[in-house]
Amino acid sequence: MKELEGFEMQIGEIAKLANVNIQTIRFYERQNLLRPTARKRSGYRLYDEGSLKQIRFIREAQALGFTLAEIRALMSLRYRSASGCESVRKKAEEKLKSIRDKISVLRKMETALEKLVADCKDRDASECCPFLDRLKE
Amino acid sequence: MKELEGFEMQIGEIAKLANVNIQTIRFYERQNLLRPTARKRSGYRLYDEGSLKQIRFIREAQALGFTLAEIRALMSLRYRSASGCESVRKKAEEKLKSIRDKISVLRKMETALEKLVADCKDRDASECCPFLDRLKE
DNA sequence: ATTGAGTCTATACTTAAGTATAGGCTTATA
DNA sequence: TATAAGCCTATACTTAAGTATAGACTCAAT
Repeated sequence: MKELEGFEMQIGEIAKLANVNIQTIRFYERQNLLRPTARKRSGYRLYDEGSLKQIRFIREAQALGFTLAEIRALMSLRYRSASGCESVRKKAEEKLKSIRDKISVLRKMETALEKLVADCKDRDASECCPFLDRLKE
Repeated sequence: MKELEGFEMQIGEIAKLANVNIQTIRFYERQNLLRPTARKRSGYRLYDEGSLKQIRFIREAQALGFTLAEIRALMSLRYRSASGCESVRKKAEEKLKSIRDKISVLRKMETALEKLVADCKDRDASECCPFLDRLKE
């Protein structure tokens, strides 16, 4: 832990590590999703390990269908809000519900695809797979 | 079942049932995601129950972060491909993997949020919740 | 001191996924 | 039969989320 303490990098490096475009990072900043931990006197942005985690979190959440606005809300839960614990908890519970809904839909898809794959394996290359309608029932 | 057999509706009705814009349905058609089951001689599009399921499937998949291109690929798995069972199975297994990945990320988020909510409940409105960093570890 | 890579801001362009509008048929109903 | 509501195509506009470019500053290495 000590070794990472105070570790700083500039935008080009973090962009490479997170595998996103430099412009994207600046874009996230304009969207209030990610602030550099500091700036040099020259104006150069500086980031740390935590920034990297944040970027990765943003990308993963996006891949799960959350919009940047939703992600902003999700991330803001990390901070004790002025309005107190109750409001944070309520928001968290909302998010929890939407996450659980997503999981449940994905599980249905998973089941349907598993069935498809299994059936494909059974009937050795005959008239294969007229379904996947189980996706929505 | 018999009652629904041959049931047809036109674009306005299905749009209402699926709760999407009429334009969106025509857009999906241009994107080869959804063909009307038939057309009247006048050119009016006709849809059935299956179309409705398809639209709902598209919207759910989108909410889970799949692009229309991915959804097109997913849906095409329903049909026996010329290239045979093997290729369908391979594609299905790829999709299965991406679905499982999504589920696993969502589960991490779920756990983190559960912890947040639980902690909020414990410490009765004190200095609440300086984390959720468990989201990415 | 200079030069090249990295960064800055500001602005403009792009792509995916819709959404709206215009001008013209179709169809049920008064 | 006319009139409004629904549909058609084609085209243009919008929004979210980037991505690129221009012109200027910074920094490390020669």
